[in-house]
Amino acid sequence: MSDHTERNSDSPEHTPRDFIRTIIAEDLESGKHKKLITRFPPEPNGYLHIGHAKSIVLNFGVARENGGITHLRFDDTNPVKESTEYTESIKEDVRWLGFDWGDRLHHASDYFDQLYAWAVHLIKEGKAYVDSLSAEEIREHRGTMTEPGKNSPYRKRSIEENLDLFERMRAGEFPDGAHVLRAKIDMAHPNISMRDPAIYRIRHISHHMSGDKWCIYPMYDFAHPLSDAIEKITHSLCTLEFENNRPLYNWFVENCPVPAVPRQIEFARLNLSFTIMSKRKLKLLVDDGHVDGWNDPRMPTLSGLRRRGYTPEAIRDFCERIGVAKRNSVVELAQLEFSLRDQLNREADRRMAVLNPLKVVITNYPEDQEEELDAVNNPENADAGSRKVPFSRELYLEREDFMEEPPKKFFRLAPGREVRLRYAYFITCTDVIKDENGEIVELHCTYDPATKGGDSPDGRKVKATLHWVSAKHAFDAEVRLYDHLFMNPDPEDVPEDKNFLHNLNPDSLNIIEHAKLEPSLSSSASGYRCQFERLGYFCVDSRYSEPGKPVFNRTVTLRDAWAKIQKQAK
RNA sequence: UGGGGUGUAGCCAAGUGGCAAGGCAGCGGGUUUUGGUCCCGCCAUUCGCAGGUUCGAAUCCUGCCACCCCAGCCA
Repeated sequence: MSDHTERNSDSPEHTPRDFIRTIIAEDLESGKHKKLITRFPPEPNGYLHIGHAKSIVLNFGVARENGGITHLRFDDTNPVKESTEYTESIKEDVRWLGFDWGDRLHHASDYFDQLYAWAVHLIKEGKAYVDSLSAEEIREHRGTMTEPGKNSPYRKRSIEENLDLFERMRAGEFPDGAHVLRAKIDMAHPNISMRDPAIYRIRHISHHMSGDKWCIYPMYDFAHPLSDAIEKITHSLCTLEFENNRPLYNWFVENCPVPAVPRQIEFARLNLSFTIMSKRKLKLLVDDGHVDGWNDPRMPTLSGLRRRGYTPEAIRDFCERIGVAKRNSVVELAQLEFSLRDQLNREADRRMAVLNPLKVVITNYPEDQEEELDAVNNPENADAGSRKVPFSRELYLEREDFMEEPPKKFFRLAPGREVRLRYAYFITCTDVIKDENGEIVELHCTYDPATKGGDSPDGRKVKATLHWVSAKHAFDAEVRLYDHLFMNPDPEDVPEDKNFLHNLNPDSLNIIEHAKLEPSLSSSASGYRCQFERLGYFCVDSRYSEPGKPVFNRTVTLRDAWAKIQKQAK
C-alpha cells in the first residue's frame, strides 16, 4: 500500500491515537473483522483539497497500521456534475500524497446493475415505491423539522405497478422528473432523512463511465452504503454532516441481501484558518479569475499546494498531528506551516538570493579580482555537501539589511558597522551614496581579507550574517511571493451585505521581476525546492518557468524574529 | 419549537472515578557563519454553567446554556 517512508510507523500500534482507531482496534481484537477494509470515496466533481488529505491519510493510514487495505472508489452517481477530468486529477493527487490503492480502483457506477437489482428487491418486499409527485410536491409532503410529513398518494401503489413503472423508468419511457423511486420508511420519522428518501431519479444524460446505458441514477444515500457492502468495507469513515444519514445507511444495509455489513463512523472535517474549503467557492475563485486556476499556489487544493512547493510528507505529517475527533474545529495555518518547515529545514539545500537588491561596492577589493568561496549546502545534512559561490568587488545585499539610522535592536548593516557576509568576509560600511531624491542607491564598504570564509582570526564578533550575491555573476529571475489569499482568519466573517470575496487579500501575490540569484540556480528544473537563506523556502514554478529561465514561488517564509520585533514596535 | 451531534489553554488534542498527556502558537534563556535550526524553561488549582452522588468527579446523575448538522429528484 503506501510506499512512502514511514516516519510515524514506529508509533506503538497498540495505543490507538483517536476514537476511530480505538473502535477499529476493538473490532479486530474481538474478531468481529479479520481484515480491515476502508475506502476513500470522492465524488469526481472537483479537485481534491487539504481537507480531503485528512480523509485520505486517515483511511489509508488506519488500514496500513492494521494490515488492512483501502479502496479508491469514485462516488459517481450524479453524471450531471462529474467528469473524467476530475477522476484523473484525483488519482494523480492521491498518488502524489503517497498512497497506492493497488488494483482496488472502483466506481459506484460499477455497481449500477446490482444496485438496480436491490432496488427491485426493495419494491418486491414492499419497501420501495414509485412516486409521481413533482419535486415541489414531494417537498411539501415532507413536513418540516418540527412537523411530520404526509404520505404521498402514490405510496400505496401495488408491488406490480411499482415494478412495471420502475422498469419503464429504466427503459427511458419517462422524462426527467416524471417519477422517482422512494424507500418506504416513515413519513413521520423525526429524522427527516428517514421520511421516504428518494433512491433513484431519472436523468437522461450520459455518464462518464457507463455512457448511455442508464437514464436512471441511484442517490448517494442508497448507493453509498450498498457500495460499501459490496466491497465488504468494514469501516466507512465520513464527515459529521452524514451523521443524520447513518440510520438510513443502516436501513439499506439491513433491508438488502448484502454480502457484508459495513459500519459508518463520522469525524470532523478539516477547517483551516485563512482558508475556504468549499468546492463551490473554490470554483468561483477560479471561474471569476481571482486566482490562476485550480492549481494556483494560493489555493488549498492539493494541486495548488504542490505547485506552491508543499511536500506530500509535510501534508501527511500535518494530518497526523491534528488528530481525528468529532468536534468542529479550525486548525491554525501555522500548524500546517510548521510541518512544512520541519521537513524542508531537514531536506532543502540552501542557496543565496537577493529579492530587493541594494548595490554594494567593496572599495578595497581589487577591481578585477574574483574568487570562488565554499558554501555549505545544508547545515542540517552533511551529506548534502557544498558548492562554490563567486565573490567579486560589486555585490547585491538585501535593502532591508541596511539602515542608515538603526534602532537599538537592529543589528544588521549600518554606517560604520561591521557584519559578516555569509561564507565570505566581514565588511564595514564606510559610505552611503544617495541620488538627488535622497534615495540610497549604493553602499561603499571595506572588507577584511583575514576573515575569508567568515571567521575572524582575532576572534572578534559581529552581530549579523547577511546573504549576498555577486553583481557580476548574479542571475536575474522572477520570484513570486505569496501571502494569505484571505485577510481574515475566517473568510466567511463579513459584513451583512458581503460574501467571502470581500475578504480577498489584494496583496496575496507580489511578483518580483528581477531578483538576483546565485548562478547555481540558473539551471533549476521545475519543481526544484531550496531555501533562500534567511528568506524562506522556494520552488521552481511548474507553469511559468521555461528552460534556463526558472520562475520561483515562495513556498513559506522562515520564522522571523526581527519581523516580530518590528511588528511589536508598531 | 423535532431529531442528531459537540463543548478540556489563543489553536488542535489526550484523558472513560485516583488528583489535567502531547503538539502548534506565545513568552524567557542558551547554542549558532541563516534574527533559521537545535536545546532548556514557562504557559489550565481546572475541564461550558449550576446542583447532586462519592473519601475522591473533566470522567457518574440531574438541570440549564452555547455552538454545529438535517426539510436536494446534491454528496
